[in-house]
Amino acid sequence: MHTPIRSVTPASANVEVIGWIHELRDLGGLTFLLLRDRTGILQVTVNRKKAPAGVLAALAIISRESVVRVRGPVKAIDKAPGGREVTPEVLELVSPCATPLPLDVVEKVPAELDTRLDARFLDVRRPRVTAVFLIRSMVLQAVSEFLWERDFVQITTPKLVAAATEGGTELFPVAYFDKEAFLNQSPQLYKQMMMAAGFEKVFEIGPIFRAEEHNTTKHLNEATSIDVEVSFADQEDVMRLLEELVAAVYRKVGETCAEPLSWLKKELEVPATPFPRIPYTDAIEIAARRTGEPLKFGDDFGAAAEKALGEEMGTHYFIVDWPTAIKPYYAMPYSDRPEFCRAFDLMHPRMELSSGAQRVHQYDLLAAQIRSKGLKPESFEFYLNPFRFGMPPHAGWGLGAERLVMTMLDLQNIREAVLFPRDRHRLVP
RNA sequence: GCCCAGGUAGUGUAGUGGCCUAUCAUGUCGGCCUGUCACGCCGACGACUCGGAUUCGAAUUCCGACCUGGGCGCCA
Repeated sequence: MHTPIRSVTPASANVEVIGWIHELRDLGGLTFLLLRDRTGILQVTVNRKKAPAGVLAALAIISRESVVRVRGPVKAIDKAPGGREVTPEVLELVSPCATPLPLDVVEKVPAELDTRLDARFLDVRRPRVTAVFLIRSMVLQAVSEFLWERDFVQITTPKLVAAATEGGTELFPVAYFDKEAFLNQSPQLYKQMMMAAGFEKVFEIGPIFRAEEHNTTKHLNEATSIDVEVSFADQEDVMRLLEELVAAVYRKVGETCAEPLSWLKKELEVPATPFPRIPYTDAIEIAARRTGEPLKFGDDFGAAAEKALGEEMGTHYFIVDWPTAIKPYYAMPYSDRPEFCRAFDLMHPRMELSSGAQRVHQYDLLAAQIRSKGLKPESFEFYLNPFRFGMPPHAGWGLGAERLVMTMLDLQNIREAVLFPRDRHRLVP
């Protein structure tokens, strides 16, 4: 059984390690071989005069990024990386690596994102890229744990759906036997239906699809959405849940991902809660003042406005009390001022992370709001019908997993937070 | 979709009409080297996105196509 490289210490006696040849430094009588697995890098030192013939034979044929197996005693050596090195008694080429490499795994020369994505499997071998995905994995684990601890039920909802019902974005049409179908833009309608099913607290982590032809560093055509819906809750309840979740995820990553964070040279700061709440009307004023743009009530925030607000706030913050007119039909208007609704966006200084709301749970009001958006209630009766049979008041949000990781790690392009991003021009690999 | 900037060895780059038989680094291959850690040294290999045009001469100028990056819009 082989030992993860992280666990090889100067106190280890005899170890077997398997990994990729990260670097080879042949000094003549002495060869240093850096072996890498996903947990770290280990120096293997071959002394030409003392090494067994089998080791020398293997050394002659191995090249960078080949997979090799090494067995031998561990020595504490101050001069070696990590203070330890292995002197191999066995060195075996397990799987050879072709040359030339499509990109430089040791990052002596950089590679452009496009080159990296074309050879993603190799790109991800680089510790700084491995780190992003180890952390992403922990983010999703931390989200699940946080929600499970609070009695949430994890659900999975269809990604193939019958109609473009939610509005606001373009959908991908797909052939579904003899019917027209679409890839779902979000689990919104289904998670609301689960409120009628009596689950009270549900969450889903899953893919969402948007057919927008955007070309930016923060949009994807396939993204991962963390969706939550809670019965007997209002928008304030789920905002508290959301800010606590974000802080908990940062805390968990900070506690458990010290090594990947160090590869990224990233010091995580847990954002202070509660996050500031800023009403939409104030946000418009601030953005208008700081950008000089003539923003008015009913406008959405463009890139410049979003940036200006981020600079003003300097931390995570909520924009609350949005105009009903620019939020989806399922957002609950305030009864005493129906031009505003109980919707919020969670913002990071760089971009929007999440949007949510208390939902409309009254059938008649929901049907009316659907009509007022120019949609036909008849065309998605499957969603509306549950509202006639004891739908509890509820609230929820959707949080972009890639954006959460991207802002946490200061990634410049959202594609860095996805193994195989789907964007306007990329469908392969 | 709009605007801007680009496309040169496997990778990342230099180059602005002849001095390009194209720079540098990294890499690969060969040689030397017993403590490297971006090892060092010597030698070799390897590229101008495609199609037209201008010109005595084009990597370099012009037109078109394709591709990429960034910004904006749309969107979350």
